[in-house]
Amino acid sequence: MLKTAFRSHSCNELNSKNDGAEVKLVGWVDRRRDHGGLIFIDLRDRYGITQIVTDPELSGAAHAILEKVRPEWVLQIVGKVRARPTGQENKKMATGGIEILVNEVKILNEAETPPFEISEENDENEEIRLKFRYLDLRRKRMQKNIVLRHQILQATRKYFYDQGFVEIETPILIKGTPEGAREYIVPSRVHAGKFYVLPQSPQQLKQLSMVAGFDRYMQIARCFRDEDQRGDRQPEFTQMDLEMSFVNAEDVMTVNEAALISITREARLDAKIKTTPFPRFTYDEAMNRFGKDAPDIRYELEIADVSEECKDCGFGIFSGTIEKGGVVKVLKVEGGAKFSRKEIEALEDAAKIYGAKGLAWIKISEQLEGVPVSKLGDSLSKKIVEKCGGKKDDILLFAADEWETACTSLGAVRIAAAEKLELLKGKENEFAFCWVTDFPMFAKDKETGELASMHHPFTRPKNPADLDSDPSQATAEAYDIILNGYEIGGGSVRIHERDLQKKIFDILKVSDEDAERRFGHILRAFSYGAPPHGGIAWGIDRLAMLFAGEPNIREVIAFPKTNRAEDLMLGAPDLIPDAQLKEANIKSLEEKK
RNA sequence: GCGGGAGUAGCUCAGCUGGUUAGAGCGCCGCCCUGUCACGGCGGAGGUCGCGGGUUCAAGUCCCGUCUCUCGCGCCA
Repeated sequence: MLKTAFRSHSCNELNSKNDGAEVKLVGWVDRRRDHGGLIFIDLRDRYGITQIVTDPELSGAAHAILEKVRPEWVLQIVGKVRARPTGQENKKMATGGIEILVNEVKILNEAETPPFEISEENDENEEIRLKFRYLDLRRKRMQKNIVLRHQILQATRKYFYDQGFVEIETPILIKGTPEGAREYIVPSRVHAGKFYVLPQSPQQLKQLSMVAGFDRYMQIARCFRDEDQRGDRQPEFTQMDLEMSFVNAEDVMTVNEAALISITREARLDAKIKTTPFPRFTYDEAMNRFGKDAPDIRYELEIADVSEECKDCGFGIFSGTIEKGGVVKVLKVEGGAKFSRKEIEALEDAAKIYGAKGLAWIKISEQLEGVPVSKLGDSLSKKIVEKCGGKKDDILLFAADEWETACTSLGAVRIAAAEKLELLKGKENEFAFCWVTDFPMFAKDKETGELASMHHPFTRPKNPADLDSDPSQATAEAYDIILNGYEIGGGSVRIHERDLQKKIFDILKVSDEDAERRFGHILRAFSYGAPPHGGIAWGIDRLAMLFAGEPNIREVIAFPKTNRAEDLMLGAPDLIPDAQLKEANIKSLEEKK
């Protein structure tokens, strides 16, 4: 398969069975060891490394050329496979039993000294890796990651194709939908002053594909969001986007769970999937127990609620918070009594990032220690310890605040404590999936107090009657799929009835006119016999990151952007010539002045 | 928009409470070396200490501003 005019074999396939064979190899110089008399070259291609050797007496011309070559030069060599002398085999290499005695060398290209070593990773600054990404990608780690990503894509497509899903390519130049993520915009040349936007997700188009009767759609889709970056967020990213007709939430989850199990096993042969079927938590449960709507359940650490116990306690911080409608939550950390003051402060800092004002604690040693003990009194302290199942050597960490803040800050403490205690050590191949369901339909805007869709405005309420009583309490027929503490996907059953959709718009204070302008296409479509439908989308980048065991998604994206959404290799974004701006009906900076 | 970390040789870093000529490892260049595989030995080149300003007799080191990378918060229907 690999045989071309340039080569007979890859750099990873020759072994002692090929002893004596005449071969032609191509590759990059990975390392060169010049012994004066002998020169060894590690020739590298995508597949592996083969040692090349010259003997000046047997091939003087080739030897003279190899004296000149340097790392990253591209060579073609012709030579004979021979077993290495006894005792000189390299067991760490697939090809370590043999070497190629060179007859002929052709330099296919020379190379400048690269800005960093390819054969060795020194944890370079990201800036230089990104600027020379094509060199960074030559490295083993990156080659492995990119191929792994390819395998995930292939396994995903194959799985869904086999289940009768149709891949439909939806357009990239589409219409904007204000609300939600900020969109990248593209000026129209033909329509002066008008803009396309790039899809944040093919959401509406896949729903329209259901109206079109395709029944089972999937697409590996590129999506764009003009928002600030994170380690797990890039301005453009890849989704496995899926939609099905005539299904309920259970149907969508069933298909996806089976798919994820299958793909996990293909992507990671050593994968241990922690629990099947995947555990399910409601949003409230996930927040209350783990302090996060994307809980990492590879370790136990759980949060308890002691608001009831602390209602009329003598500790003002606790009772006062409860009076104001807040809660008192407590995280028990087994073996945490040994934490030093400094270590507890580090946990407190984690809590403060999420708005906690502080972190009270009770250590369980021979006696109970900590500020709350004296304030709460002996019997109440003991009662709380008992409620959390606290034993000797544990620590209880308290957050008293409004519900969400108390949950999320202890959620952060939970993660920090797990790291401190190295609870994930030895679990590198463990994959803990879970579903989180029953999200609220709406979230209150912190400033205006108005309701906004938590997921998106096409999400179906579990019980439509709730919309008439108290919409803020309505629960969505939505589900997120979580892996090792990351949201790797989310979806919902959609609204397919015009009237119900209108009701949602009313709650969101979207006027008829507005709805028509922004969503007219989809409302119209729904009036022509839209089937009940629902779907999901997975973040392929995050999935690949987790399967690769990488700390951020840039490591599994061939050409990623920086935190400031720049491509340092290409130099994008960039200025464009005024003439081009004019054509796009955009004023240049000069004109604007 | 906000908070944390980082920026010194091509790369990774050290450089203390400000003090003479800014160091190390790797890489690079030259010479030597026939069994290495992170080869080895000897020698050498290489610096706008991110950038701008300030304090000082004196700044890599202190102060102010700014840029870049990164982690996180806000944001991400």
